[in-house]
Amino acid sequence: MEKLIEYILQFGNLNPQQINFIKSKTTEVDLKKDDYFSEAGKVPKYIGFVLEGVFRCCYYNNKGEEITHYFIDEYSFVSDQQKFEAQALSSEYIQAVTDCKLLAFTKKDWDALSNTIVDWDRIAAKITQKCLSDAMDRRSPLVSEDATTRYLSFLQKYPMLINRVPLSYIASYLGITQQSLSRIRKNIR
Amino acid sequence: MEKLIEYILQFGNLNPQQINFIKSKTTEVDLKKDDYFSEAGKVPKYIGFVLEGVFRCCYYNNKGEEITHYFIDEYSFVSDQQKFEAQALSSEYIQAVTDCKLLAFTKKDWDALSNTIVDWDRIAAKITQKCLSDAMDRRSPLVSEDATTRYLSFLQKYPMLINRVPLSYIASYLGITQQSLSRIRKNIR
DNA sequence: ATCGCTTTTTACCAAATGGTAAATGTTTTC
DNA sequence: GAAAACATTTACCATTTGGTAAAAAGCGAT
Repeated sequence: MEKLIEYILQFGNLNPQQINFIKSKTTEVDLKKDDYFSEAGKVPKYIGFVLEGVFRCCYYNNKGEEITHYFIDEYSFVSDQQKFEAQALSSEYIQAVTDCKLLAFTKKDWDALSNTIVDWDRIAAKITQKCLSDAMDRRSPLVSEDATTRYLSFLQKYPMLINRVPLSYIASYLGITQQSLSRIRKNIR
Repeated sequence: MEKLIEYILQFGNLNPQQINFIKSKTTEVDLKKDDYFSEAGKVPKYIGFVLEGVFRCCYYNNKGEEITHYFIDEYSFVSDQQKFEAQALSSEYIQAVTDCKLLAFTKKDWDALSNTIVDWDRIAAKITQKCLSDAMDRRSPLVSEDATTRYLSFLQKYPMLINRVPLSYIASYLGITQQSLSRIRKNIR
């Protein structure tokens, strides 16, 4: 719980009362490996803060291939924020890659924060901003590098993920086939 | 000027007085083709709203290659927002690809908006959020598609840009060489 | 129109990646 | 512990892309 508060306090000051109010609105959610946190074609129920585990966000491209477009692990928010805010149908899946534990907010509770904490909308926008900006920083370099460079920078940026995530997801994230990734791993040694 | 106001009003309501205040803080900036709006290693002077022209944002990767990582055209904000906000050194270049006209805000004027318009911080955060989210939507699909598909979806998403931007920039944006892009164009016809 | 400069296309070959299929390794289940 | 299911590696060849170099096309200034 303290990790969540710490995360939020990056973006603005809150008094103890406000902090308690936030705490009171959280729902603890546990998910088993492979469970969906949110699904394409459905309205996202929650925005969640990851206490334990790894999620991946993926969608199906026009060739029907499943593309992992980012991973989220401990102490970050996970959600299709735009669709959660608007309570609109999501176009992606967010799936637990390992067993996961989250502190989650329903839309109702999230709105309660907005209505109760004066500065909350700004803070919430900042949170979304950080999530997007992190995602962009990770994703963007993948476009212009060759596969080996992508894999190496993946290793640097997510040293812990390599042992927690199936290689096929990583290959998909890097935009290469699993066979290519396997070959690259062999050549690096 | 009305385009700017229209853009801002997407994110919150403002009274005529507040709108006039915003207008009073704008600086009109004209840039010639190839001029820099902001540079790596320098603190961004402005955040700008593009009235006319096309910008590209680029950086140099570790191989010394110049990578265009996004384009911005009319009626969007352009700036290295994170670095502008923090008045920190930017790590990228923002360059006019054509002659450009902007409505710009200095940090001082931008802060004045924050201090004068109660809801401004939230609105500003929403603007940044939109810029990032648009950039992500454009950039992300590039990772997992082959070069031809990337080019075709570029054409769909930016039909106007193809005639305003040198092909070498587009190739760099798509993560391929100029020769590959040329070959792809030939095969499509 | 011509020259000089930049942009785009072409050609060639080398290298990287994809697709199919099978073999090996690992984990789960009973 | 064996069988089944799943994950990863390997091998093969076809296809795509990169790198180098040169030709063609486009553009601006005189």
